[in-house]
This record gives sequence, structure tokens and C-alpha cells, in this order.
Amino acid sequence: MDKNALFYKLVSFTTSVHRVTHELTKDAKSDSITPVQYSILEYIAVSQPVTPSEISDCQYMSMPNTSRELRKLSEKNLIEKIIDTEDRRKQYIRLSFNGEKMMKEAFDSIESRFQNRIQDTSKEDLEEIERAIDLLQEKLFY
Amino acid sequence: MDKNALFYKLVSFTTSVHRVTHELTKDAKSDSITPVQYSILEYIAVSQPVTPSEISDCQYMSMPNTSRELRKLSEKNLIEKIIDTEDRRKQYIRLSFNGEKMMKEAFDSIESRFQNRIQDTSKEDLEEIERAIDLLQEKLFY
DNA sequence: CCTTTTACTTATCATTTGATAAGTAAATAA
DNA sequence: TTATTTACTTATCAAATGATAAGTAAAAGG
Repeated sequence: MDKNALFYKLVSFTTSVHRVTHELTKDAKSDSITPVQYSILEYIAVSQPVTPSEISDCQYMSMPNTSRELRKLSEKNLIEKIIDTEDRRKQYIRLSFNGEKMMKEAFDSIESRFQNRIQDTSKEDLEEIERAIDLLQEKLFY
Repeated sequence: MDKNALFYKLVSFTTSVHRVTHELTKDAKSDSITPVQYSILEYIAVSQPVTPSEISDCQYMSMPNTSRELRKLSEKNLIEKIIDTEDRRKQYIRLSFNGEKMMKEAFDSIESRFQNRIQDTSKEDLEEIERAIDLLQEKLFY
């Protein structure tokens, strides 16, 4: 096993993943939010409820900047902040009704592009793809 | 085959790929260039020679902004512009000596983190990983 | 009780990025 | 030959992003 060759394969692979992700997600986000705000909403959507600290960690964003973007999202009525009753310094962030709606539309648009992309893929290939994703998820991208 | 479930698996997978990519690449880039400039250099490194138009297309960047960043990279002596002798409107962009050096250091740093990450992975698992990457590259992320 | 730490906020600033208008020079088409 | 298109540049501007200093309020520790 040539670990060096595997590294080059990985570089090429991650580049492809980024490119395809971009193709699937471009134009999916509403014009009323910035890319960084969309990225935060995406994270909240799949992990809610989350605290500002968790968002800061996972989005590699400083707390002051996270706080600013959350304030903007809150002003746009896309998220709700709920103060923890046990530790009143903490907050739990959730998508609001409008936020859920916006993210549902975005995900639907991405999914429809994805379904379009795999429409001609055979059942056998789809099963192979699924197994390959599971394997890489478990053994490489954990 | 539940195509909807496959989509959710893909969302989770691409998120993991992005996260791991970030972990492997963070701090790899020199402080003397911006993230966008690094991304351009990475593209040039694996695809050189490339034209400004190709960079513009692949990096989803307008020609004016591409031109500006290439000028900055040129001023930093990281790239070289060679005018096409057949069509004098065109240019071919290559990494300069300093550019090659900078990107080699970046890739070495990323590779060493990667090797560190897979050091405890068995030979059999590495072979499975390689097959899975090949399969996804061919059938999903083409 | 007092000090320190934690979680988050506010304010400010420089830099980066993205968008657009206008321009040059070379190649191609009419 | 002239008009049009292509490849790239220059200039300018607003917005987004990142970094830092300083602050509040609650919790935890001594």
C-alpha cells in the first residue's frame, strides 16, 4: 500500500467533493443572507438546538463574530434564542418558523439537483455508492 | 433503494469531508497570502499551466477579481505569466520557483497530518478506503 | 464573600471579497 | 476593411469577514 499515492488520491477526491457540493448548492441559498450566515443556518438546521459556543467552535469563527451573525439572523427572524433555565449564561439556538421554511426550501433545491444527478444511476451502483460512503465515513472522515 | 435516505447520507458525508479537509489544511497556508489566493495557488499547482479564464471558471470568481488576485500573486513572486505565442490575448499561469516552494511546504504539512491520521489504519482498511474513493470518484463525484 | 472563570455581547477597525463599469489589444467574422 | 467577439486589465465601491479590546452577567471555586 503506497500511502503517498493514497494521499494524492485523497487530494483529488476532496477537490471533487468540494466542486460537486458547490454545483449542488449554488443558488440554493436565499439572497437575503450572506454565505457565512447560510453556513450557520445549515449547521443549526442539522444540529439544533445548539449554543453560540458550539457554533463558534464548529464554524471556526470567533465568539464576537458568531454573536454578531446570530444577532443579524435573529433580526431577520430566522432563529430564536432560548436562555437555559439552569445556567442563565447559556443560550440554545433554534431555527424559527421562517428559518425552518428557508432551510427547507434550500435543502429541497439541493436534493432535487442531487436526484437529477443520480437519475440514470443503476440500483446496483447506488447500493455500491451507499456502501462506499458508509465505509469512508467510518474509516476516514470520522 | 431509498434515494431520499441516500441524499441525507450524502449531506452528512460532505459535511464530514469538509470538516476533515479543514482540520488537515488549517495552518498549512502561509500568512502572507489570503485564503482566496491560497485556493488559486492550489488550483494552479495541480493543473498548471492554466489560463486566467480557467481559474475564473473553476474558482467561481469574476474575471476582474481573478485578474486582481493574479496580479497580487505575481507581485509576491509566486506565479509567472507567460503569453501564448499563438494567441497573444491568452496567458499561461505557472507557479514560480517561490510559488512551488510555498505550495510544496503546504502540501507536505497537509500530507504529514494525513499520514498521522491513518497511521493506525490496517493495510486491509487502507485498501478498502482506496477502492471506495475510486468508486465514489467515478460514480458520484465526477 | 470574594475572586476567577465562563458564556456571551458590544464596539471598532482593517482587510478581504464580490460586483460592476469601462477600457485595451488581439483575433475572428462579415 | 470594418465590426464584433474574446481575453484580460484597471478602477472603484460596497459589503462581508476577521481580529481585537473591553464589557456584562452568571456560575463556580476558594
